[in-house]
Amino acid sequence: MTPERTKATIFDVARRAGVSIKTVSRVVNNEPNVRQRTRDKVLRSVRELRYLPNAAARELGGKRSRVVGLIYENAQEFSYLNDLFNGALRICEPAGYTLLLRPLTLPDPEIVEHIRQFALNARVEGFVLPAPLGDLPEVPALLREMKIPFAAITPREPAPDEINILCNDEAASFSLTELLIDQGHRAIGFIKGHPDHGASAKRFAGYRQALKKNGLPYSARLVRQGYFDFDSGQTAAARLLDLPQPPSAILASNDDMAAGVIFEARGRGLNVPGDLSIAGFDDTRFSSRIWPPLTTVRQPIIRMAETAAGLLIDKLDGSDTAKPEAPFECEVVIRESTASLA
Amino acid sequence: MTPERTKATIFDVARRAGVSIKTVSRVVNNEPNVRQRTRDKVLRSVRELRYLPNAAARELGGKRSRVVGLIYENAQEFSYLNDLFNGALRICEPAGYTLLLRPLTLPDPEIVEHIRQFALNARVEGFVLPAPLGDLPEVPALLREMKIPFAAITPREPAPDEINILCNDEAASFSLTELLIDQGHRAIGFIKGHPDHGASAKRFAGYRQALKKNGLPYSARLVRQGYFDFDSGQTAAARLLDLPQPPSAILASNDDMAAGVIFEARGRGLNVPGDLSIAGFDDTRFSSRIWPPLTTVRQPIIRMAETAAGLLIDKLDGSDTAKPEAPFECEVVIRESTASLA
DNA sequence: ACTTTCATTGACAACGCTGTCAGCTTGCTG
DNA sequence: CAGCAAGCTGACAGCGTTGTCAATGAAAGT
Repeated sequence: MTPERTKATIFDVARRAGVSIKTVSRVVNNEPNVRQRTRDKVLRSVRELRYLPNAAARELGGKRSRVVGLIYENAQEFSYLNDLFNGALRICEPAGYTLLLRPLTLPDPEIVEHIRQFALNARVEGFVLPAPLGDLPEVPALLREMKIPFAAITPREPAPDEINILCNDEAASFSLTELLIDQGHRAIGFIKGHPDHGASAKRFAGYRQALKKNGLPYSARLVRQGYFDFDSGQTAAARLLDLPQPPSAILASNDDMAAGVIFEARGRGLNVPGDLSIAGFDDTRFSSRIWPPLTTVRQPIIRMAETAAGLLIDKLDGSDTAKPEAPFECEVVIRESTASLA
Repeated sequence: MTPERTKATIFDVARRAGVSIKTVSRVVNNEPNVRQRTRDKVLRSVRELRYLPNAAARELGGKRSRVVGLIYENAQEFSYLNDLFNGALRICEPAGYTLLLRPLTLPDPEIVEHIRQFALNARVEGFVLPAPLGDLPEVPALLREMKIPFAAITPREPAPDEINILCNDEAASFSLTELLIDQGHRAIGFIKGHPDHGASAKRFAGYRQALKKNGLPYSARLVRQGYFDFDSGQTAAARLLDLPQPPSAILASNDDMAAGVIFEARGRGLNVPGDLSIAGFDDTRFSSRIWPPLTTVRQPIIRMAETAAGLLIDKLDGSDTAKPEAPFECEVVIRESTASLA
């Protein structure tokens, strides 16, 4: 096993296997029309020389960069991002694709220009587009204009031929609300998510449906606008708790805001869940580690990201199997922040 | 402003400016020996044509990939990672470098092989090496062997000519301990960090020094081993609180563990900080959002990452200014999880 | 004025792949 | 057994840069 001084090129492999470089190229790229015996010969010398195709030459010759971009909102919950990245990476790496991350800070009036620059500079062939970027109309529009395929992970209405991954937010919200109703709660506060996120509307819709189905009146006073961040959750909770008849349970549209609700409740000396039940969405890293641990909804983000990346790469590789994906199932995780009404 | 159908190449720029492609190359790469007038002419046609050098051709011709790798431990605290990435990116992007992330799951017996593969596949020219990867002896050893420069962010003893960024963990730990002593605490528990992290020893040393300087006895019973994760913090806290004479304050070597301590204290019905003061390290995203908000130490991670990436790129670009960096200053952040002993 | 020197510029060959297209083998058909 | 299609293989021209080295021009020294 002599360590090679200089890296082997396609020529070295070809010489050693006694074939032309073109045949080596065919084998390496899994192209058809190579006899099995020839293929084996080539693969053997590839292994023996530890041949690794030069990506730059590949791109220059073949016009394919094999770069997948993942753009995301910088304020995004980190554990969500981490799952997203790890899921996508798990697919991209073995497939020979490079996964490039690019944070964006919202709101950004020049977002289109920023994405365009990134796509051009990094020669991105396809994008994974998590919420809320997939929810902004201008981002999908830009990518369509640039003819860059993308896989959106967000509850939107995809154009035909576009990849879209989503989970049943609405059903999960419905279940969570019913859980609280079953526990005897009648006045259930709701903190909406950021209006620019598609999930916000879905989660709110699930809440309303559950009330309706269980014959509970909907009261706008019990609903506050939040923005998915801790502070807005805390503020909304303060308003709800200041009500003459405050709710006995609060459902926040994500865990960051739910943490804000807990914070506010504690600050007022309220006992959670004794005096106030609290539930959130997302099951972030800290949801089980704050006190009390949070009842919430877990999305299979890793699998969603894997699916998104997989379908995207299929498209880039031309193996077009454009079957629409069914929504992923969310899971309600019941912890100590919710309890039956005494 | 006509949108170009095909992207402009160096030939187009050269033709328009009336010079050779080599001259364009010189200007674009900021090489010397180009007359100012010529330079201006070229730059103008670069702008007019929106010329963007083709990275693949550049790499193929020039042997430089301009890729910086950032490898990290996957279990790492996300806000730390996020700061790291954003800091490094803020330097790499304007400098024309691509920043590539690669998570590693520790412990990993094949870590060396994984890093080698990544470096080869992605043609990484230099690495940013945050803790704890920089603390493992085999990782710097591998990069030296592969002759890939790196900038470590960790409290280690760097070889001459190597870049190393650190902050004064020891002094910060000293201050934090003194804070508790000043508040009247005499029995101060300490939860050590993961033994493979260089910072762990530093933080412990600061604790001991503060005790010594203030004439307090050191008691091994008050010190427990932790591993930087929530669970080990909780377990260690349980042990400390089971002591016949439990501490009135616990200092955890990071915030994840401190959160575990709070969790355990709450589970026992203890009042924080009334019955037990708790402090941590790192000031993660959630440190100010749990109840009570955590007294902790904030590292200027973004600036550390910027510095690391900057020095690394200087080295890669050959502008060698190998001045050793002074340690960065940490900042003690006092919140409600610590209070004077009643 | 005549070298000498150095700054400036350009011509052209790499770099290591993929795409195109032509040529050679097969195997099959009639 | 010719004739033809399909399967297989190779020669060679790009792809868009940078590196090398030679040519040119301008400034300085004698």
